[in-house]
Amino acid sequence: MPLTKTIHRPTLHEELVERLRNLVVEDTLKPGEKVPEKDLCEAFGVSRTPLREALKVLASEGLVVLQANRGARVAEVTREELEKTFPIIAVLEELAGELACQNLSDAEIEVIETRHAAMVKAYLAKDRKTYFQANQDIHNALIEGACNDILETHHRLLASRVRRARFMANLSDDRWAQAIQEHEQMMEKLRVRDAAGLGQLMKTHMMNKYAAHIRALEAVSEDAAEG
Amino acid sequence: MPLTKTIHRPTLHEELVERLRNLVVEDTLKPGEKVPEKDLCEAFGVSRTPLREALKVLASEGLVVLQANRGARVAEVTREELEKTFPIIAVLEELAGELACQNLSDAEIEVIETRHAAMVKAYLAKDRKTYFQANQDIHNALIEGACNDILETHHRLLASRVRRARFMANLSDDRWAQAIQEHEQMMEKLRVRDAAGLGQLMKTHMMNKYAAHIRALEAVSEDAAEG
DNA sequence: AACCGTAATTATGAATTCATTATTCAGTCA
DNA sequence: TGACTGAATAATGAATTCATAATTACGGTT
Repeated sequence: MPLTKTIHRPTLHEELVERLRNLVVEDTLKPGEKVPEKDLCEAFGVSRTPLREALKVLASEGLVVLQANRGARVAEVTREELEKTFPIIAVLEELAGELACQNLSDAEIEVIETRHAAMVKAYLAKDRKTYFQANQDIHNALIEGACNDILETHHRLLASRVRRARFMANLSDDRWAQAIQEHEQMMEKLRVRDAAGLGQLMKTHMMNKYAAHIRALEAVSEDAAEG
Repeated sequence: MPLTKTIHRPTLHEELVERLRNLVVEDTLKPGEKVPEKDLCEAFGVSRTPLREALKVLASEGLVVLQANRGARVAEVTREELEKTFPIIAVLEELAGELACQNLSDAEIEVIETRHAAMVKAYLAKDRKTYFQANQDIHNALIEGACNDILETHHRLLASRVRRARFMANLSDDRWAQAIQEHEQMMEKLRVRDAAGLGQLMKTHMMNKYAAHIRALEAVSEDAAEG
């Protein structure tokens, strides 16, 4: 058994992929915005070569769009894209739920149980920030619990594209209550390690989240039409 | 409706991503092999810059592995990776089947029907090459029929990593017969547009393919142990 | 003033160059 | 003989340079 993890010295382009990805996902670089190589090079203190390498990777992940001779733009998050992405995330979560049921240790389930309690508490206190964090932690734990790094990678790629729509912000009270209830059911399945059951719930949980988002979007566009 | 598709002038690095990907998937560049920048640059007649950009993209797709200051190697196809990848492909195909049932036109189903007939004919004639091609065409048609380019992209990424194991070569007679039967059932579901049914079948079809592959692998390793 | 065409400027794609890190290999010593 | 050292070589990571395409700015025309 190795005493030390093999040290990993990140290259510039790796570092830049990470940083730029964050800028896009955190919405610092807004959808549709141009990604000016020159400015970013100055900001990061690197030359264009590694930055451009990073942009190519981000483009292959779908976070930016490259146009020949016209540089890079931050990819837009279209409704069409959400429509296409959510069902995929849903089936990946379904699979993750099934695998997590099989792979998680009792101790790990206990940890999730704790987080779940924290999330419910945050819900009752209407503390959105804490709720979101706990929610995220639980989902991450389940995905990681699947012990499938490839699944994790693809889930992350899709989730990061969707997260940019940041609809978490307009979570209705109804949907919030429903989400909590769904999480309760998920925990029940997890406790008895009902793999298929948990998978099914996670899938519908994701699709319900999607449906709620669409409703919110439509409410917004109606408001716009009225106003 | 646009009369012309927006013309797409490929940049060098895009072209190279494509070419290199083919070299890896087609097994011209063997797993574990070093990817010598210099030689490839000469072979393609380009400088290192676009080639290196392409390698970064391929690395993010998981086809090559980059080691800082030590260049790129073609990623190995481990059994563990197959174990992790097949279930993901399976659920993606399940989803694709469901969507395809909803989206394919009658005419498009008719085309698949024709290909299916060609595939059966090739099976009866034990013509593996034609069979593989027809099989591939059918699966592609169903994936494309889902009308979900993101699903398509992720499916392609995963499939290209798996295809390198090229287990199609050691298709047993039993498995071949079973596969044909499964395809028959899939066509039945498709004809009546039973979305859930087709999805389910495509999922199990993929997992059966995986199981057969594992059996083949184990037979090989047993032979090795005996010999 | 609005429109068009052309020149100047800028930004981009790709090649080249430079610095640093691995690798190879000859030579030394146990 | 064989393991170790260190110089020579080769390969890589990143900066720079160069050529070209896109954008902007300007001037003339109506």
